[in-house]
Formats: sequence, structure tokens, C-alpha cells
Amino acid sequence: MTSRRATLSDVARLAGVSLGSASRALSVPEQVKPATLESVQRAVEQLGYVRNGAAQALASRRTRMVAAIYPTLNNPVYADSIQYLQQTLWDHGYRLMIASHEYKHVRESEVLRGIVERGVDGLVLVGTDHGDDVFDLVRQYDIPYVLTWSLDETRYAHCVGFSNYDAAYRLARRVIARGHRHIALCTGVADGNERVRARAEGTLAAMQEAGIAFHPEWRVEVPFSFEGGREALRRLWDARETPPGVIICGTDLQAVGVLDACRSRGIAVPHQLSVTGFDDIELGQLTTPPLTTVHVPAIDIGVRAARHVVALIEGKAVGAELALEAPVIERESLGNAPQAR
Amino acid sequence: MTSRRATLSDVARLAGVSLGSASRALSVPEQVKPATLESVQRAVEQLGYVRNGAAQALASRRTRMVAAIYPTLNNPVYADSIQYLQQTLWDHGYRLMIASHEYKHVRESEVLRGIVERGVDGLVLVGTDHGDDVFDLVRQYDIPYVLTWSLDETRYAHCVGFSNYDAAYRLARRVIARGHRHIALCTGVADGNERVRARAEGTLAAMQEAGIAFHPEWRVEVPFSFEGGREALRRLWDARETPPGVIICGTDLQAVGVLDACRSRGIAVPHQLSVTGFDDIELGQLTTPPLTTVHVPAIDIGVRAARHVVALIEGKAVGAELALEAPVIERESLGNAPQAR
DNA sequence: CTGAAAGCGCTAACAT
DNA sequence: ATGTTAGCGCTTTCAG
Repeated sequence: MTSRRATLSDVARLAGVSLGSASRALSVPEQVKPATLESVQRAVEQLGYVRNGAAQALASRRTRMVAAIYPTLNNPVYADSIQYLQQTLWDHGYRLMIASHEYKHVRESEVLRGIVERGVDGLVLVGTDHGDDVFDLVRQYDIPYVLTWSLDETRYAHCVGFSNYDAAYRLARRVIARGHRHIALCTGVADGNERVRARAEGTLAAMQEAGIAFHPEWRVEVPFSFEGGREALRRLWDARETPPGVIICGTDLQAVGVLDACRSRGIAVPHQLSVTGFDDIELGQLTTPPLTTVHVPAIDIGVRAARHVVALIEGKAVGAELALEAPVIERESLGNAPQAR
Repeated sequence: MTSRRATLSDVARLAGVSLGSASRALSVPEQVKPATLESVQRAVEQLGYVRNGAAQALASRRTRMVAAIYPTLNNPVYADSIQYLQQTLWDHGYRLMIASHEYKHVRESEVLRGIVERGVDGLVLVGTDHGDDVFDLVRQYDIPYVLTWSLDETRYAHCVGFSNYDAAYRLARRVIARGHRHIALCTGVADGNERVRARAEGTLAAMQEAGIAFHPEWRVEVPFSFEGGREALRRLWDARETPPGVIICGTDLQAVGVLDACRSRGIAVPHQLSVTGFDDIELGQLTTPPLTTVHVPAIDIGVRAARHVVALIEGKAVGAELALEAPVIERESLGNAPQAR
């Protein structure tokens, strides 16, 4: 009963036109006579015709698909970005193929290989730090790509992002202005992740500028999750005779974990300990106390990256770099430094 | 310099075998002589050959892609599910094409049409309530699909989900057992969303069973977001002379919004007002107080739905329905009913 | 086990 | 503006 899926030539025959005209009626309707267009449309409707994407892709060498590889899909800051990336791509006639690499370097190139094999017209990646094999592959197959979340110092690539270094620097200045000198850092795996590195460097730069010494043991590397944040607090607070006055976290997820751990062990934030994050996920407004953080324009990155990659695919001129704002958002989790101990 | 992308016949020529053998060496290696296999592999490597997915799809009529349409991609409970759906599909050799409909009925069929056009081997949808055009299209094109999050009473379709009705009923019983009789409902748009309907019905059934009257004005319909929850509290609390003793929310996002609004206006939870959610997003454990909710097995749904749709695609036998558990998780946001007023 | 050859359904010259 | 036709790169009979 599932009669063979109708093809374009079925449509052409029914409409009484040639295959070529039928094809044109669907893809460049302004190039056919209204009468032709109409009869084709009628035939399409009558047959319930749906284009065969594989055939179209094979013949035209364009798949109308864009792939995006994110570290994870369920970090809220990425989820927001993906949501808008997808919508914007769709509005431009592109579908989104999505994948994640779980912060694993090798996984990213495997995943990319699978994607290239399937065929995509463009690619969106998070960050600028990728394996050589990643860049080799996209260059070999000449796939337009845009890097997001960071700006690329080398200016080789198209980027839609912001300066993580600068944002972290500005945040640290605000922290220091509150009198803090006992500053701890909660970061994550830095390998293959220039955002982590840039944020830490920006923080350290502000400290150095203020003449504040940094003790390496006041830097912990934990997963980018609530649990990671809890672990960070355990390691930074419990095991020290001089506790830090503030913990600067690389991501909001970690910062919220730190806040949660503070609550469960009765540490008063910000009186005993200040906490800052980075990302500005919505949840950071709902914690007790609300979280001081850096606003990462995740939604904007999604929208702009989509437009940018589409422009590249369609050969439109675009600047190589789109630098967005990432303002510091000061809320109650950052307070004045506890009195000198 | 970007020399033409190598094709299979380039590989075959270099390996000194026929096109057919080269193809077989890649897709059914056990059907070729080891020597043949090896020389093909060498040629592949030497040329940096990558399969052309469009050609493969056209010839084999399989795209090795699965599409999923979710209401939104950034609700944490969906984001978790997507993350695991994607990973599991990938492990089975399928890519994920993702889209969202923003709870808009018509959008879902548009989106599906675009997906079918691009070609996918299988489909994952959230919920059982979809437009006729949705079902028509997947049946016409004979695309295996699995419905998630709910169980389908009609048993027509393949489902991976749980009984929303039953879970809501069990939760409501727990609420009632705490002495609550002034019960308000915070729901969302029910059109095209059987989850919302089932949850509300399950709640009302428990109330009715306990002989508790329900006042229609104690049911508000707000967006599935923090802000929706805040709005619900405004409408249910401020405008009433007899405030409710508990607000049962259809989703955790709303419940967290309610909690936030309670905090900002000094309503003590659970002493003055109890609040419950539904989803068990991780953040529900971090609120003050932690949220009573229903655990929705989002991750499991992702994994199982992926396996299920792959099984359907590959013609393996599978039961039509996979019913998962959705236990009530009682935390401090649910307390005893305030003393009779 | 391998080679030859016929498409898969569409696009994009090219010619009219 | 429309018809004709040659592929796009691969899979899959079918012989051998």
C-alpha cells in the first residue's frame, strides 16, 4: 500500500512539463512562467511529493545542513545557545545536526569525521582550540566554519565570541575592589579549552596588577558541574588553615555548586566567603544569595553564529570576527572581604 | 590546491580493485578477501578518502540520520534527554538532526516536513499528541518513529515513557496526606500536550477521591519557565482572600519560579505555602527549600528512545511500549498544611 | 569472492 | 522560459 514515494519526474509528468521545469519550479520559482509554476504546485500537492534530500545533495553538492559540535548539550549556557542556533538556521533554510564531545579532544575529531562523511555545508564549533586534525579536515573538505565563544587571536578563522580574558580581568578587578586578597580559583580541565585558560589568566593578571600573590594550591581543577563546585569548596575550605575570602569560579555551574556546599555547611555567603561565577545562566539569579558573574551572550552567539555560517556558505561578505560584549553582573554573592584574619 | 575530493573509484583504482569491491570493503569487510580489504584500506588512507554521505544515502536509501523534535532544547529536562539521545545514537552509528517547535502545533508539522525532505531513517518525538498531518507524513513515508515522555493509550505507536497521570496522582496523594485541602494548580498550555493534561487529571483524580473540592479559579495556566512560575504565584496568592496551602506545578521550572517569588515576598515555604514540581531537574535539589517533585527519567528516555528507534530502523523486534518509572521525590518544599484558617 | 553495469532522484549545463 | 541530457558518487544486483 505504501506506493513508491513520488519523484520529481512523476510530478513533471502529471504537470505536463519537463523534469527540468519541475525542478526549477521548486527551487527558482521566479524563473518559470506562472502557469507552469501553478501546474507543478498542483501536481506536488496531488502526489504529496516531498523532495529527496539525498538526491538533491548529490546533484547540487549542498546538503542544506549545518553541524554544531558543543562540549555538552545540557549545560544551560550551551543549551540556550543551541536553541537559538537551531531556530536561526532553520529560518534560513538549514537544518542542524548536533553533536557533543564531552570535553574530550579525540572525541571531537571522531565526531567531526562522522559529520563530514554525512555531509554538511557548514560547521559551528565552540572555542578556538581544536586539534590539528580538526582544522585539517575542515580545510581539506573546504567546509565553512565559525568558531564561537572566544575570539581568535590568530585571525585565521571566523569567530563569534568575546574576550574571555578581558571579562575575567574585569570581574577580578571588581573582586579586588571589594578588598579581597585571599583569592581562590575554581577552574576545569584547560587542555583543549582556551576559555578556561583565558579566564584564569585574566584573573591572575588583575591580581598581579594589584600586587596580590597567588598560591598555586589555591587553584583547583574540577568538573564543570554542580558537583564539581561542591568538590572545589571541600578542597579549598576544609583543608586550609587560612580559608580564602572569595572563590572565583570558571563557570556558573561550579559557582552554584560552591554556594550549595556553603549552605550545607553553614558558611555565610558573602560574609564569610564571596563566590563568583561566569556564564550568567538564569539560575544564577535564583540562588541564595544571587550570583555575581559575567554575562555570556549565549543566545546572541547562537543567532549570530547561525547567520555568520550561512553567510559564509552562501558566499556573502562578512567580517572575520564578531566581538560581543560580556559585562560583569554584580549580585550579592560578592561582598566585601572578611576582616583581616 | 584543494584537489577534487577523492571518490570511491579513485580508491578502487589505486587499490587495483573494482568499484564494487571497494564499496564492499568499506561496508561489509567480512565479504572480501583480507588482501583486498587491506589494499583498499591503504588506498583510503593514502587519499584521505571520506565517504560521500549523499551518494550513499541516494543509492542505499538510508541516511543513517535520526531526527528529534523537542518542544524546546533549553529546558534542562529536555537538554539532558537530548544529550543522551545524541550520544547513544552516535554509538550506534547514527547522527542526530535536532529541531524544536516551541509548543506550537503548526510549527511541528512544518519542521517535520523539512526533516522528511532532508531524509532521516527514524524519528523521535516528545509526547503522543500530534497533529494528523504529523502522523500522515511519517506513515506516508514509512519512517519509524518513537514517541517519548508519555505512554500511548491507543497502543498504535512505539513509546518510551511513563504514565504522567499516575505519577501526578501519586504526588497528589502525598500532598493530601500532609493534610492539604486548599490546593492550587499551576499548569501550562494543554493544547497538543497530553502531558499537561494527564498531570492535571491525575492531580484532580486524587483530590476527588479524597473528597476535596477544586475551584477552577485555583488553576492558572502560565509558560513553562521560571517567569511563568512567578506569574503563577502572583495570580494565586496576591489576588485571593483565602490563599492556597500548596501549589502543585506541572513542571520544575515553574515550581522554582514559584519558590523564587515566595522568597522575594517573604512567604515561608513550606510553613505558609507548600510547592511541588515535576521533572526532577538537578536544580530542584539546590533551591531553598529543596523541591518535592516527580522524577522524570529524562536520561533513560534519551538512551532507550535511541536504542528503540535504531531497533525499529534495523528491523529488530521490539515491544511497542517501554514503561519507565517516575517516582515521587519528597523534599522540604512540601510540608504539612498550614493550620486551618 | 570479484567485476560490470544499472540505477538511486535530482541539478545544472546546454541547446532551443 | 523550457526541454534534454549528462552526470553527482555510491550500492547492489547479476554473472562469472
